[in-house]
Amino acid sequence: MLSTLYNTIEGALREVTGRDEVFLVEGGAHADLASTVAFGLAKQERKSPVEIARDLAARLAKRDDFTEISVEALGPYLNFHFSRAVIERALLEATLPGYGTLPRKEERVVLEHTSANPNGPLHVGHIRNTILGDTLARSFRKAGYPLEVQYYVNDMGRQIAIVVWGFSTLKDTPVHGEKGDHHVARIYIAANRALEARPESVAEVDRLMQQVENGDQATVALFRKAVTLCLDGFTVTLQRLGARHDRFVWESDFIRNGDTARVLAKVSHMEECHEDGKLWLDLSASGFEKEYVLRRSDGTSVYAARDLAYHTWKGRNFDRVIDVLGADHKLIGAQLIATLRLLGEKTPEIVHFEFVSLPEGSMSTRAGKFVSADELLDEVERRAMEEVTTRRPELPETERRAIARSVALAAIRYDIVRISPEKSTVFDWKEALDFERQSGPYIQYAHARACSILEKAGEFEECIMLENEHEMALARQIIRFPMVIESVVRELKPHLLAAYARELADLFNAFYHFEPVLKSEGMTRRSRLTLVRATQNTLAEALQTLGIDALRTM
RNA sequence: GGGCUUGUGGCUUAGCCAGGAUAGAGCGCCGGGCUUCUAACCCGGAUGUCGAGGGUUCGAAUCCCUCCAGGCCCGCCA
Repeated sequence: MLSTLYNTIEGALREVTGRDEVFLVEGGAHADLASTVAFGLAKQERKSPVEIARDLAARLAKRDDFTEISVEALGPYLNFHFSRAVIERALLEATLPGYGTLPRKEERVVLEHTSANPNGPLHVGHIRNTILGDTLARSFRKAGYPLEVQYYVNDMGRQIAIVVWGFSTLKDTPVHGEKGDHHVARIYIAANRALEARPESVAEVDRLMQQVENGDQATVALFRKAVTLCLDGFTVTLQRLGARHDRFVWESDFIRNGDTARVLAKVSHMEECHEDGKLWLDLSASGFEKEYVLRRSDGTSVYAARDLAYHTWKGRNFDRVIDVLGADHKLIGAQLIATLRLLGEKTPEIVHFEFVSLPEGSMSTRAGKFVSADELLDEVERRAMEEVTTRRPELPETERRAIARSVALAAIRYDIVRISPEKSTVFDWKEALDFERQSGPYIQYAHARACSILEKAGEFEECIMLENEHEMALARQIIRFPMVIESVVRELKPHLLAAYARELADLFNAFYHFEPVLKSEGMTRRSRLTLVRATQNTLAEALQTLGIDALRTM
């Protein structure tokens, strides 16, 4: 609805100015939309931008399609305001379940995220991937796209070979109640230590890798067992994080089904291809000086080759391919894209996120230096439980526990998704345990307050009559929601949604403080209740898209 | 050494791609607000050479160049 108005204004500006680019942007405090096109025209027409803006405003105001839009020139700026009727109509839509869901699209999207190597538990770095990916996934579904979420299981890497070697050669005393992924990490760390002490054993690891690529039954079974043990642990963590994958795609499948061999055969006919024992591509024409090696001289494939097969498959089965990957994959990702382009295959859109480090330095699974997602969840839940118990001692323990779990997840997810991915961060317990402003629980709290009002109000007849600036500001924010969803999937920026939800909570809190709802009367009361319902519904939809529970009480 | 990327009040951060109206927030700090719809809240105040320098432009946090600092990458690992 609002995007229609945007198009109307943009079209009108283009007609009136004869320019393609009319600089139409959000007007902030000044207007609903604003344009700075007068500056550009000033030079061309040799008149002052103020004069031009005044002229344009006068011409635009006369148009038939501007019945619901008012336009004014403020200095050199053109400011557009939507009529109250437009805002009020949009607001009524916002009270309906599913608000913000965009029309169904045909384009099939595949989104890969997390895809951590199964050699130890997910840590606070991996879950940045999970949370960015899952929020994007929820946004795509909200935006009407048929979507499949995939986890790419690196089940034949050197790391896994080391785990398998560790399990078969080291003494393993089981720890009671230990999750599979933590067990695997313990073995992986010990195996690395053992290999450092006995470098001659490295050959045994190499042999395992060759055997698995050749399809040796016993070795394949050992790899599968180790990977499954770790993956089962991941599944539990991912579920706690509220993230769901539709499909786990195993890397080794692309060896077994012949896809890797096929793609290598195709690659070998490329003019960029060189074979001198190893098989590699010269991508210097695409700006990469390093050799892009796809097959070792012993005949085994490398990760890049299997990745090429995986992405070829994705490109042929989906219309849009999106990967969420760590910044360490930037180079290999760019090489992958360059190669797919040369092969004439569809290329993925890659969202890279920068690393999360610890105050004492970067994380390392191999060295055992990491904060696992499980410990983070446990600790934040423990703190949340303390908080809930202080605030709501009267609630039964099971209910407090459930609220604490939701609050903890909200704190963790929001803390991560609010930061744009290109920023490298340092993990900080104090921030992770903060439930105050600019946090997930803060937004949940605004929602719970709205629910509380609505519950006390009982039945009422909806109507909208916006009377003051608090109401208007809140209403304007509510009706932006569908456009925010659209921006998130267009720009692949989930933090836009995080910022939106927080601003909505801010505006609701101000409204809540200054404008009594239940104590007002008549039309004012009904209108404010309608506004509360629209806010509650929009917050609930936004929170759900962020993967955060919209608690009715807390 | 080369490539990519980040640098915004004491701390964390939005805005940068598509230059424009007083650079938005939060934490912390100072002051105020709970017999009133959940104070995980609200209101007011102090704090900014937007890393440094140059350039383009009527106009630069935003575009270009140089430099400085942090992160990541540069393997027949994944």
